[in-house]
Amino acid sequence: MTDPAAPATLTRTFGALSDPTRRAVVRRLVHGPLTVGTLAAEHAMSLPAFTKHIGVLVDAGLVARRKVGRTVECTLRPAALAEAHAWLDDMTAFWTGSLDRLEALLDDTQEDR
Amino acid sequence: MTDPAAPATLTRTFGALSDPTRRAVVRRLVHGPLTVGTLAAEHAMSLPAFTKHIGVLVDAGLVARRKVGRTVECTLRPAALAEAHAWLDDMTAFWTGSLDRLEALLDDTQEDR
DNA sequence: CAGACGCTTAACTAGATGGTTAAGTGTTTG
DNA sequence: CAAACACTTAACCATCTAGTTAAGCGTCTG
Repeated sequence: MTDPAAPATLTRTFGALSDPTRRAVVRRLVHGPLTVGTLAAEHAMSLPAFTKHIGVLVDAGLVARRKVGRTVECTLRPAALAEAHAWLDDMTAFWTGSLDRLEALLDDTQEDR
Repeated sequence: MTDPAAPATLTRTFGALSDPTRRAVVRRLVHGPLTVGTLAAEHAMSLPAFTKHIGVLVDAGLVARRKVGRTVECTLRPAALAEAHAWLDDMTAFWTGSLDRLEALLDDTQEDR
């Protein structure tokens, strides 16, 4: 229900989060938008390498890029993050008590395909 | 606090979850332990390919393998799943209201490295 | 105890990922 | 308006990933 088109969304979201650099960017952007340059300054790699990481986050729908003058502002997009969170929520719900909701959800939800 | 040794744990957990086959296995195991053969029967790939997926889940600490006779029983291990869930919880906490806890956590937690 | 069963390991391949340097594009500033 | 700035794109390379088939290894069963 997050987005009408949710085919391989979780795959790309979890894939994007499976890298420490990208998780650091997400964590950093929780405080608010920052430019690519500002974010890049905190990571020991070339600009092009960092740009690619941002690209992965953008492709996964986790970050939005917006040109501001000659800088590029990155903003966190909560939707994709929330979707991944919801998936894990359903899995962990089993141990945290609300089993019924879990079962119901698992029985008629197919997830990908 | 999930596990004493948590270096690149999130990287491997999210990496393991970034594959539809592996997510399907996790979802399936929520109901309880199953053998490799039973799980594999639901996926259109060779046994060795599937065994490798199980291996990835085991390496990430998401699944435990246990030999039972000539079959192998797979059990879901909630700890790693809970850790990933907690990370996303902290990120999404920002939009769900409990900002203070988030800020406090982000300021002195370093995550990986 | 020979052979089927259940799974894993080995060896290989195609394509994705994560990094590099060099060159290109658009925006500001001296 | 030339030069510096802030990225991005292109081309390349090493390593990882996800699949394949073939062979191996322990466990049951006729």
